[in-house]
Amino acid sequence: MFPPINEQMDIIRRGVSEIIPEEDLVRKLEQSQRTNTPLIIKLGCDPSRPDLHLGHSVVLRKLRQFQDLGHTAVLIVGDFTGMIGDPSGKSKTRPALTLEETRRNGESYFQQATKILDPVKTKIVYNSEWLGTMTFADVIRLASKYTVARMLERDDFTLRYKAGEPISIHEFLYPLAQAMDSVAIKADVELGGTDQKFNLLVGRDIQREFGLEPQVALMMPILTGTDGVEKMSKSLDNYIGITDPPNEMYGKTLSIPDSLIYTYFELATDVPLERLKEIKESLNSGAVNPRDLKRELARTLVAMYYSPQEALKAEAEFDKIFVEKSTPTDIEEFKLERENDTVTIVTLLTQTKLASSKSEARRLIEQGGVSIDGERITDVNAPLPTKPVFIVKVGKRRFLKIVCTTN
RNA sequence: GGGCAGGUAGCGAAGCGGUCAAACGCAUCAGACUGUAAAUCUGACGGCUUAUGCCUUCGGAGGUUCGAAUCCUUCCCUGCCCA
Repeated sequence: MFPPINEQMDIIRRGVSEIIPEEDLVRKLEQSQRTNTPLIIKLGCDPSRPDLHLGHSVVLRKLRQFQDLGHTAVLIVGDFTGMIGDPSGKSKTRPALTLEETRRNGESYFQQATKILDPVKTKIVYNSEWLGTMTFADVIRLASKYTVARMLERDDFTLRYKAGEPISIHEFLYPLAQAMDSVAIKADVELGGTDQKFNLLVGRDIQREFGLEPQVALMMPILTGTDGVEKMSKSLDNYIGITDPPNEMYGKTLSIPDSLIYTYFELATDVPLERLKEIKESLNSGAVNPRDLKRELARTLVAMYYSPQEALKAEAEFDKIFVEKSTPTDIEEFKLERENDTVTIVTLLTQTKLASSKSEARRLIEQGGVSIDGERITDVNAPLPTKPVFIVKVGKRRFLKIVCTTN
C-alpha cells in the first residue's frame, strides 16, 4: 500500500530545512508500513489571516506530498486560540475574533488550502473542541509541565525580553495549547516553518507527558517575499496570494529579485528534480537570461493555480501593458454621472478611489502620474474630456474605464 | 507597594515653550531608467474649493501662557530596578 521507505524519504526530504529526529520518522514510516496504518500528519493553521500565499504553500505542498504517499493530513484550525488573540511577534495586538469569525475564516482557509491539498484526504478539526473544554485546573496542570526558563529559550521570547518589549503571560500558554493539539489528534508528524521549531518541540515534550509517542518535527524554510528581504507575509505586502488573479500572480512573480528565482522553483513549484538542477546550473553559469527563467517561473505558478492557458494569457497581458506600454484588455468600468459637469479631474480621482484624498490627487497629477486616453495630464485644472467613454491611468498599472451617463 | 525611564505621523526615531504639519531612516506613492511591479536615481508623503490661507495631529482629560509635542495636574499604557 505504501511506497518503499527510501522512496518516501526522498520525497519527504525535498526542500525541508530540518527533521527532528530523522531516525524517528524512518521508524514511524516502517511501522506504518508494517501495520498498514497511515501516519497522522498535523498542520496548524491560523484563522486570523485567511488569505493564503506562496509562503503557506511551501508547508501545504509538503503536506500534500504526505497525502500522496498515503498518509492522513489533519488541518487544525486554531479557532480557540484565535478567539483569544495571539499578540506574538510583530503584530502586537491581534484582534480577538469571535467563534463565528474563526469558523468562517477556517472555512475559507480550507477552501484555499484545497487548491493544494487533496480535499477528500484532508481532515479538518477545530481546536476549540478540546481546548474549550479544559478547566482552569487542567490548564494549571498543563502549565506545570513546563518551566519559565525553557519558555524563555524560545528565540522570539529571548529577543523581545532583551529588547525590553512586553511579553504577556498568555503568550507562554500558546506553545502549550498548540502542543495539546498534537496530543488530541495523536500526531505522528507536525509540519511547520522553521520559525515553528520551538512550538513543534514543545509538542514532543507534552505528548510524552501524556504518555504518547512524541511527534516528529518537520520544518520547511521560510519563503522570502517579493521584496527579497523579509519573509513573505500579507502585512508586509510582499506576498503572492494563491488566489491572486492570474495577471497579478504573473506580475508579482516577475518583480521578485533574480536571486530568489531558484528558491521559488524549489519551494513553491513541482518542477522535477532534474529540471531544478538545470535551473540552478543555468543561473550560476549565466547561460540563460534570468528573465527567461523568471518568466518560466511565473508561468509555472499561474499554471499550477489556474491553467497553462491562463499562464500564457497572463504573460501576453503583461507584455502588452509593461513592454508595449499599451492598455489592458479588460478594464474595470466606473459609471460617472455628469449632469452639470462639476466633475474635475481631482474629484474624479477621489470618487473612483484612484486617489485617497484631493491632495493626493493633485500630487499625482503634479508628478505626472495621471493620464487620460494615453495623454499625460499636467494641469490640475484641466477639463475632463467630453467623450462619453475614456480611460484613466494612474501610476504604472492602475486603469479605469470611465463611462459617462447623463440623466 | 516604592523608585526610575518611556508613550511623537504606517513603523522606527529626533524635537523638549514660538522659526513644528513636526528632522532623519524604513515602508508607501509618482517620475526617469530597465527584461520586470527588481535595483538605482529624482521627487512627494495629514486634510481642505492651491491658499505667502484655514482646519485637525505629538497616549487621554484638564490647566498655565499672547503662544504647548515641548511646562503643570491627573488618569491610562509599557519597560527596567527594588520589595
